[in-house]
Amino acid sequence: MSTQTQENYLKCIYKLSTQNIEGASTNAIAKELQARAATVTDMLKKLAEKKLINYTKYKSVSLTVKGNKLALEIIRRHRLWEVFLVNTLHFKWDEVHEVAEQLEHINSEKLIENLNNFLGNPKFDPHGDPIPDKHGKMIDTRSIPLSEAKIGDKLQMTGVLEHSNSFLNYLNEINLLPNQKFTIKKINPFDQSMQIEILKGNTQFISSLTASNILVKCL
Amino acid sequence: MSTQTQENYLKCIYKLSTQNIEGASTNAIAKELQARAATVTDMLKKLAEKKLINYTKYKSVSLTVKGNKLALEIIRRHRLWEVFLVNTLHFKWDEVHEVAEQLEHINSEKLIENLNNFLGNPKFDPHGDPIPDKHGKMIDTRSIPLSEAKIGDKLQMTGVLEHSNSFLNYLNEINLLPNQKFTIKKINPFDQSMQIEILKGNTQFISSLTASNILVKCL
DNA sequence: TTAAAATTTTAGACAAATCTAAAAATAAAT
DNA sequence: ATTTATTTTTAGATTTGTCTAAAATTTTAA
Repeated sequence: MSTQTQENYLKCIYKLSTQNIEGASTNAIAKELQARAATVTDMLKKLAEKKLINYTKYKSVSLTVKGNKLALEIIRRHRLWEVFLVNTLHFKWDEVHEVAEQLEHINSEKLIENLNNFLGNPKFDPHGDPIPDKHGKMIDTRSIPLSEAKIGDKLQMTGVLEHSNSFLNYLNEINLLPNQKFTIKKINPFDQSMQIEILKGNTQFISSLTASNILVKCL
Repeated sequence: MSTQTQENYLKCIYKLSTQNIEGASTNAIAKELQARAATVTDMLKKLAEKKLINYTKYKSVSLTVKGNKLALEIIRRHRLWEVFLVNTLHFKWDEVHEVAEQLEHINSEKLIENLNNFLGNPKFDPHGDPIPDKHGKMIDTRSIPLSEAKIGDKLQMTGVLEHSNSFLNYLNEINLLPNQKFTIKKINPFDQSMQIEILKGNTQFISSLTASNILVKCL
């Protein structure tokens, strides 16, 4: 068995490993989890002892098969609970993260399987992130950041890269949510800001920073 | 803020205080939580420091107003989650306890209020125990153990005193569940065992130990 | 009412997760 | 290719929750 803290480390290493090809460094983990590097080193030794990560002194770490499976299980729980909170309990999508961070550590296979059935076996969470199935498999979304799309592209929003409250809230306000379809009307060549048309005649101004944190797929 | 462990101690002290008038003794708490008396003493000091219990060396402890409020909050969460597990996720009533023990520590007022609304503001959990409202108030059930009822009494089951899996499962098997109405046909004067009639012609034999763990109200 | 039994507390230890400060190893730069 | 900077690890402490063994207190009973 693993503690909540250890589960959070695994989730963190999983996340960093998908971003950088070179596994996760001690410092990167420390920054992400807001802990000291020394603390991370201590924990890495414990996780290595449990065969959950591959660890060599002074090198970046990676998840073992066992660790990867556990990380995906936590992510599955987290995303299913987010669906529950938004669909069933009517939370707004920017209110679910902290609660889901707690709920993801509840340990009961039956709970998660029954919750999954109740929710109708959903494939994506409210932020557009894919939900791993019970074997750890999930849909490959092949999304690109909006900032990489071109003028005239017909797009559909699939998710976000930035999960902060303020960002999600901002998207709420401008009505740009996952699954929303829109077209790029203009891109300002000076600062890469863009104008998008969500519905006929409803255009919206998007800064390049915002665009780089919105995921879309081409239609 | 209180830790999960501390919340479990409060719940335990609450439970023991409703059973014995004289508060909860160190040994009784130790037995209930399966810990050593020395461990309990250590924890009692910490809870007293937080003004959650009234503690004097070598005396039984009781909850302060603040501690009582917190205990009722945990009990509210626990029982609401039990309703959710049985009504929404189709758990059997003897499968919910361990999971609810974990869920009760999730800390989010919005979560509990929205869950309560979703469930339709239920007044009793699946075992017949009353659910405190957000101010800690709950319905007074005025139940008595079946063992204190008399021949000929028309009764309705309201709950149980013993929550072990094996006991709940046994009740399942003999089809004696909360809200079930029945009549006492016979009481054996030698061992206090009884025969009850659930439906016309459907009589059931109940040992005095079982009877003392079933709560009923007279109709 | 004093001796025996039971209960409760203290003292000292340990594992988990964290920290600071200092040392060691690696990476970067002149 | 050394020196400097950065990263990582070690060493030593702290807090929380737990334990055992022994001491202190209270309760029970002869």
